This record gives sequence, C-alpha cells and structure tokens, in this order.
Amino acid sequence: MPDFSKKVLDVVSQIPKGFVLTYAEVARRAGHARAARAVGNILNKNHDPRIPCHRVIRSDGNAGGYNRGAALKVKKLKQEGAL
DNA sequence: CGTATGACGTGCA
DNA sequence: GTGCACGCCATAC
Repeated sequence: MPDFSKKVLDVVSQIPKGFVLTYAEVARRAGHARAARAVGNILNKNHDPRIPCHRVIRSDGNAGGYNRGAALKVKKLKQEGAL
C-alpha cells in the first residue's frame, strides 16, 4: 500500500468523535494539499470499518459520499454532534 | 506506460 | 443559491 493511502487512512482513523475533517484537510495532513480527490478515492475503496470515514466531509459543507450510503453518513454525524 | 474514473475544490455565468 | 467547466491526484484497467 502506497504511503499516501496509508497516511490518509491513518489521519482519518485519528479523527476524534464529534469532529470532522474536510477532504482537503486530510489531503493536506497526508502531505498532498491538492489531493482531495485522491483522498475520496482511497476512502471509497477502503472497506475497513475501523476507519471513521464518515467524519470526512466536503469543504462546501456537503457531507459528500459514503460507501454505506450518504444518508447514513449524515445520520452518524448528527449522532456524534458534528453536524 | 497511457487512458479512464471518482466519496473533491475553486471559479465563473 | 444553482449549475457547469476546468484543474488536481491516486488507483484501476
């Protein structure tokens, strides 16, 4: 697994409850400030439940997508108080 | 190795 | 506020 993907998954897995990061932020932490698209791709392929990918949202406020349904993603964020 | 794809971001009409 | 076009990057084929 490339370092970038590993870093992205690592950053996302470190997101505390009730807190959300944008794809751009995650990409920046991973070392590629303009790789927001790649971040989404990695999370999309990633199927590890240990990765709270539902805490990663778009910069424009939209929750974005989710491998288990965007609606579920929003629901989880509301539950955690991040929304 | 080159093309196509996608959970993105910004700018402009 | 909404919709479209372009640019960006890693992964899949």
